[in-house]
Amino acid sequence: MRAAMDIVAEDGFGAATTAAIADRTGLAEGTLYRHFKSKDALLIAAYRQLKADVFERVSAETGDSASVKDRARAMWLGMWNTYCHDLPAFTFGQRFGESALSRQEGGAAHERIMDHICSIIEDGQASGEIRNLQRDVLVAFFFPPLVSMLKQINQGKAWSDTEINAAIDAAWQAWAV
Amino acid sequence: MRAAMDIVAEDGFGAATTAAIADRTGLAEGTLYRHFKSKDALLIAAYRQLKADVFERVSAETGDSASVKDRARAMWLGMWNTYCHDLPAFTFGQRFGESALSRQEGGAAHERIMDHICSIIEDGQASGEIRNLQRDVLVAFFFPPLVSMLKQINQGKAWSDTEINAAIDAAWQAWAV
DNA sequence: GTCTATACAGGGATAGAC
DNA sequence: GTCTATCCCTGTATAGAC
Repeated sequence: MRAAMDIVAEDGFGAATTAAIADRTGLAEGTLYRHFKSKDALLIAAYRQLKADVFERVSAETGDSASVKDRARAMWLGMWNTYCHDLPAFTFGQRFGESALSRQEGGAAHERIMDHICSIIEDGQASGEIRNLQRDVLVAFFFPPLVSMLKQINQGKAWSDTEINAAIDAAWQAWAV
Repeated sequence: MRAAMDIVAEDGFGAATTAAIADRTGLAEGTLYRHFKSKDALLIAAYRQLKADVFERVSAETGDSASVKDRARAMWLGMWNTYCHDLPAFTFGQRFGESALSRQEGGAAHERIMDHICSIIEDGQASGEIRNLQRDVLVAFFFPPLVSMLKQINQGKAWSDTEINAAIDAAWQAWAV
């Protein structure tokens, strides 16, 4: 799964052939089929594990006790740091999302992360800190900018702490009443 | 090119085989190679034309005379409407961006659109209406949320005018001093 | 410009020995 | 659990006639 993620991140889905994956693991091609029913199954498993790992890390770092604003910030940084430390996994996730396998996967893997941000939004709306807009609109100003900034790291961009904090602040401005 | 875009939008890059493309055009497979050097060339040409078309429409609708805020709004709506009327083209663009061909294309096709938003941002910063952040941070709160909302249309989501206006407003809040 | 036929390579998957 | 060998299919691209 790791090998597949790295190959997809480096050279796209087209490059993730069974030969290439087996090659990178050091195993023979046929051996892959002892562990996964098919190549698609392998890729889907990799995606699901990735999402589960991210959820673990993010939910661990987002304590329930803090203020809504702090929880939002913690979640932003949690995702940021997680993916920064594993950019291939991030890129794999992006590409998987635009692949035909995504439909097959169904989207369940991402849902828990979505629920997490939604619970923060709900609390913020209840306390009157966050605007009473439809959740999907608000979420659109949280993940997508974050993802966009992560993508740019792959293209050589280096973000300063100032810029990261500015982004978190801008996201909050988009949410705030 | 239209056939290729539609196929990619419907079933992903993997489905865009020369056979499938030829089939949809009504032409024979071999005939494609009279018009394009290779399948990759065809897809890249489709992408470039798509971006050029979007740039035409968006820059036409974004008059220079209006206020910065209105120009930003016009650009947002310009992209929104353009892609709403051609969702397959939108989806194709997204998938192309995550494909290996994207690196080959180089990104020049998207650059003009990028310049356009940057000139709006510059003017807003000069007039003191927009925060003095690095442009990439600000852009991350313009296109990505828009794109994210468009993607959801493909999943059956219907946005009301109220929500669209709220999104434009939220984007402006992220930008505003 | 378009078609048919075809060459050629590469990819997914299985069989069966070790 | 792993490897080797192999099958079969599909996908890209070309040749050459019309």
